[in-house]
Amino acid sequence: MNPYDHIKTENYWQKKWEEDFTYRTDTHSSKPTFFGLIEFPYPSGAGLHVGHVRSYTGMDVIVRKRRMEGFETLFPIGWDAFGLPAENYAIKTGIHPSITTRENINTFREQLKACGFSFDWDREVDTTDPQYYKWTQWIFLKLYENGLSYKKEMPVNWCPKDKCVLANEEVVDGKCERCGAPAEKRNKEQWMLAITKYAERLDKDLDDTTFLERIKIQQRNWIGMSSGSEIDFKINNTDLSFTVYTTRADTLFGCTYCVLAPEHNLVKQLLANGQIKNKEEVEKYIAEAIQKIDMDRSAEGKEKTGVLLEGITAINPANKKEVPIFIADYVLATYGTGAIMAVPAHDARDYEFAKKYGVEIKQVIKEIDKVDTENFELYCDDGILINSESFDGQKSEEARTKITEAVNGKLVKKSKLRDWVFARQRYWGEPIPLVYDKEGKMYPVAMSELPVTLPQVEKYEPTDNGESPLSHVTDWVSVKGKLDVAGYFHTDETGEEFRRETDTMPQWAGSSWYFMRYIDPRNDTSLGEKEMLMKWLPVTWYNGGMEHTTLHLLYSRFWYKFLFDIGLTPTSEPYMKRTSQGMILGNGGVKMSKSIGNVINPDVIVKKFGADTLRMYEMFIGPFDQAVAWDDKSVIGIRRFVDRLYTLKNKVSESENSLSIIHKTIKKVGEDIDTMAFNTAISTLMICLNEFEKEKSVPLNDFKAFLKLIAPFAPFITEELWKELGGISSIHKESWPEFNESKLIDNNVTYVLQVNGKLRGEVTLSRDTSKEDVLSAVKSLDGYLKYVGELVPKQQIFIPGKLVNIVI
RNA sequence: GCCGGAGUGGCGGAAUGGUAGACGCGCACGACUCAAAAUCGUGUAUCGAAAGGUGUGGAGGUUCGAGUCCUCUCUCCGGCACCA
Repeated sequence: MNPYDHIKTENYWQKKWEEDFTYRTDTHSSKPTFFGLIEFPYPSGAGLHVGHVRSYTGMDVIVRKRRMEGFETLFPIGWDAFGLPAENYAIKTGIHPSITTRENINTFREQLKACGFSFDWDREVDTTDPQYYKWTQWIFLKLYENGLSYKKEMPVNWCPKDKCVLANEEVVDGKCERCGAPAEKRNKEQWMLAITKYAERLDKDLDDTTFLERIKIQQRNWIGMSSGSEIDFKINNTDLSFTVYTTRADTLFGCTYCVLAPEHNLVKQLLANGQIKNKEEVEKYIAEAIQKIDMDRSAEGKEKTGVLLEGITAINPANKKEVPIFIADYVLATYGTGAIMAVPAHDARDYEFAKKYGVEIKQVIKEIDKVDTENFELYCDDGILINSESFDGQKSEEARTKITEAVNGKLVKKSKLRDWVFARQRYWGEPIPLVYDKEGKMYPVAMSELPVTLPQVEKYEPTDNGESPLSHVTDWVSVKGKLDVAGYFHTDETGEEFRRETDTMPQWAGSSWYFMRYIDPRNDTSLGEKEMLMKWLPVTWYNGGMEHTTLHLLYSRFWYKFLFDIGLTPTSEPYMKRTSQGMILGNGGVKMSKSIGNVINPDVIVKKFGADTLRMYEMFIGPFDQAVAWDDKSVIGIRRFVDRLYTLKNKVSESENSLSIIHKTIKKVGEDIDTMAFNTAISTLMICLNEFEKEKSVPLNDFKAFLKLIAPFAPFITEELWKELGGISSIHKESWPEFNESKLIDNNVTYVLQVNGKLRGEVTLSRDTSKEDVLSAVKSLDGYLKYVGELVPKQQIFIPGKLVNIVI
């Protein structure tokens, strides 16, 4: 029998905390604030995953410590509940997604409560609740008003067999996930959000955050800011021209040809003009290029292809020489200007292409201090200009600006980011709050009309023409109303007939601002009371998965910056600090998956060992930010710790003589929690317990401090023991223990003797022993006599309190 | 190809340039037990009988002293990928 009954204890305290509102946040408190955030879960049918537990426990430990340190903490939870699985389930079974979602949420809520997270359950938000998505729609309309949302024809993934639009995640290896038919690209008018307008700020403002460095780097790579030049090239004997983007204007004299993306508008124009002699060949190439899906086009190691535009040439603005123009799909229409100046001598891609098509290769940069230019080598770095007329001898870096100016180019910044496709042809999402009149002209729905709620439908399948299932619901799509003077739509039975937008928003919408709603979750007149938003934002610390670094994190930073620009938030960055937990892999280090059957269900662990054990185990399993493998056998080690802790109460005495070990433990555990070094925090706690067990008795105050240190990790057992020791209020509302500096220092220290750096003995001496005395003590050690003997040391290294190294 | 991260016992992993392997798992032996489990105790990098060597992916280097710093290199994991 275990001495400690975790089931009884955990059930009791879970209920008790709920009744007492132990973790409720007072947003009006005058205490300093701490807003700890974790990524709210998608309530999938699979239930809570041990990965959730890892992330949430990490933040819970930090929040609990902050709470004990006197902060008013906001640690909320909610549900990111729109999304494909519920919709696909509805297609299969006809059960409304709201029903499945509600059931799943209930399961998740129970599981999370059983884990003992100190969430304020009164602040739950649910992205599918009309009272929530009312404000998602409101933000959308604000974006619309500010010209940041627009409609554009965009290629979408289309399954020709299922006849429906596929989300990117439904396209696996270029095929429809469900039926396996090859996905095609089709053009469709799509709602877009102009995130690219914020690209530079999204990059630059990372400087003001304390995100983990790897998160910043990954975001920066994704945003892909680069500084370069836009330079115009004239087409010989015409008035036409095109603009190229280059980061290497210093190599302009080495530009021996140009390339336009196959989709480039100028190509269409030239074809229409009849100026291109090999029209058929060019048209064929364009048709093929467009049909290829993204993946083919950018496949690794793929040989470059292209077609020369016969009959026209461009003029290199630097030296006025004629250069050929190609179209080639290695130039992307979506980046830069969709056209490049090719410098085969100094760009690997251009070099490969030029070799294949026999274009001139002209070196214009030489490596600094490298005299021999006889044997040409592809050389891409900065250097000194050659063959560049009056610019010869200049350094690459300076020449970039000077050459750009000389040819009337512009210095510009570009980003790899593309605007955000903000529409799905799906049912289970926030309706986009716009209407169209009979002419197809678009009007925003008035703010006062929000939310535009999802109607009940019969069928969830996307329609044959790729429209959302909402388009079936004619009595919803068709709506009567009037326009106000500002052009906003108001429903009105006596008004004219309008047609609602049937696209819905992507799942990223609700999660782009959810953390703000927690502050004032039931506010019906605004997305949050301004004073409270100003007080509680930005989020102090946000922990989540690395997989959200490039999408969710970027999207929510974008929305937040916009909301800052319209005066709703106090800062332009939503999260002061962002950290990431590593994945939990299955036994043996492979990814947990249903198909392998190695998924660990947290419920099973909670039942068998208790939530305290689960939480501590996940914190102990390895460094928080690294991937770790679950090990069934190791869980028992934590459970033993829990049992031994429970038994330790029998050793408590009234002694006033605080033990040194507790002070060391307080210091180390406190530091480790702050840096998320949870694994070493727990090993420190284990060491402390081992030390306590060696003692005849443990002073009550030491034991109490020990419980407080464990409380963030194991909230149940510590609460139970606290009560058994006579605690009246919750341990989780107690203050964090402090250590006594003087108790950290041991009176005796062990000096190590090294001879030539090798360990040859050790001696324990009083801390205040002088250098001379230490040296003489060391010289009487066997190791000294044996390895040094009568030899005269060349050098004696003395490190106070640590070691003596004798060099002979 | 580019950008990150990581290579340490049988395993997960510890180590401000100063005793490598803390802590935990596992294993071995012992105690308790009729017995087993649980629990408790002791031990546990490796070669060697011992003395003594050798050891943090590999090769060099700096240093009195390197898992830690520097140079080169190999392997694994994650992200991006024709971004001009």
